Amino acid sequence: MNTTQRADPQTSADRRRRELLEAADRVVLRDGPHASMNAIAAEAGITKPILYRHFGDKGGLYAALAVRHTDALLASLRAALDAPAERRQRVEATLDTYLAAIEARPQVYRFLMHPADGGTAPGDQSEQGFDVGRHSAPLLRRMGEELAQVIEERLDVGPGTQQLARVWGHGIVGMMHAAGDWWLGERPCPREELVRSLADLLWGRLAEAGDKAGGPGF
Amino acid sequence: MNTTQRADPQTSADRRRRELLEAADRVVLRDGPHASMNAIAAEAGITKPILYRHFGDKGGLYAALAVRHTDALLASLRAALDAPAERRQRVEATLDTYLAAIEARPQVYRFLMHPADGGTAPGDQSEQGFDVGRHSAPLLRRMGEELAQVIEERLDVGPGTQQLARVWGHGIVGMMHAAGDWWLGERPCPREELVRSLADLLWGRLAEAGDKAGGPGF
DNA sequence: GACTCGGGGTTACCGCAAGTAACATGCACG
DNA sequence: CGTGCATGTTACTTGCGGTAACCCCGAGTC
Repeated sequence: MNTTQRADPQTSADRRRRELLEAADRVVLRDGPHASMNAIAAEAGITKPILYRHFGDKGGLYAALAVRHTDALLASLRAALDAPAERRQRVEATLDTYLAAIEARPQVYRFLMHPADGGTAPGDQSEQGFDVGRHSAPLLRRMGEELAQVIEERLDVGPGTQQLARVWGHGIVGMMHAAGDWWLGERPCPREELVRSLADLLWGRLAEAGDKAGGPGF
Repeated sequence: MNTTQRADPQTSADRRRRELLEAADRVVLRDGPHASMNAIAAEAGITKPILYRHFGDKGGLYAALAVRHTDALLASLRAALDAPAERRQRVEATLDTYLAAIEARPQVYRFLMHPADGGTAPGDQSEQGFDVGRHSAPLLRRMGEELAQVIEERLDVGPGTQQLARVWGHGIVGMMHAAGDWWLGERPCPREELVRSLADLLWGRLAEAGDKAGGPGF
């Protein structure tokens, strides 16, 4: 270890990396996900090649950015999920936490939801074009897995619980995401109402509801 | 009207437009959503400016492409939604139709799920950067609205039905989407099982399930 | 027949962003 | 001193979206 003026390169590089991420964050949040590497470099007071040395390519930088925000959001979701209360209460709290987050910082949300887009590099010929479905943003996947784990740990639905938990985890997250996205765009109702409606859906109110008179029933 | 050799320009332009869309479809399905305008033009046997004359810009072309596929998928979903059967049956049929579609043609699916991305043109200064949430692919929105309408028409859940229907419509579509995306990537189970699990979720099995012994409950 | 007119087409270009050499500088260590 | 290494820069290449300017040819008109 070097204790003179020159800090050891590991720590120094890490600090620099964090600074660069801060700058990138500012730019991306200001200009949207299409911010250019030049712009980010300028904001950080340096030039492009340094960014590339640190993050490889644009995808790398964005991935690093996404991890930061994703971690933060996941942490608060976990807190809501772990609160000591009735199940329904906790589900509502989790929904509300997520919605409050995307409401408070839609730019972050929009950035995080951008699909990875870095799967197939130019000139890939191992697979013809792209075959897999894997399209969703990493955030959605991570939230889905996280929720799946919580469900599996705490719920007992007989045999096949594990499988069911994963399906439900991803399904619920998707429900939350799509409804939230729509709500954020149209703002048709206050947040609590949305939360209640979604929880009602999960509580089977759709299945129980009566048919409207006259129609063939739903 | 001109009945000589020269067809009237309207019809002719429409035919040409369809041909161009066919070509674009082939390329996009082969190369992914990043297919270049040059490549598409080449596939159609012409050059770029013609594409721009017909579709304005890349977004226009992609929108036209998306509308075609979206219409097709929506039509088959509507059929499943309208089949004469029990509610649960119909829900399962609809889920299965969607999943079968994305399973059969993941490239189309992936293309359709790409967010519009054309909202904020370069140089937009009416809003600072981007504020709204509106991120999801048009397909998701349209499916959500469609389902919402069906729910509202056929279900009676007392006052506020309309609002509830829209929330549920978008929520259910999102659930279907996220679960389908995950399933398509990992293939952890056969399709019918996924369908059953999702329907179970909508039928409130999560809410009814018992806590696992020992934990604080979920 | 000469002359314009308009649709379909092309070449050649602009601007811009990602990514990459290749070169320059400062600081520690032998 | 010279070597190594991290840090930084300028200047370039490549590829894409988008456009301007020109071209060709069949049709109608005088």
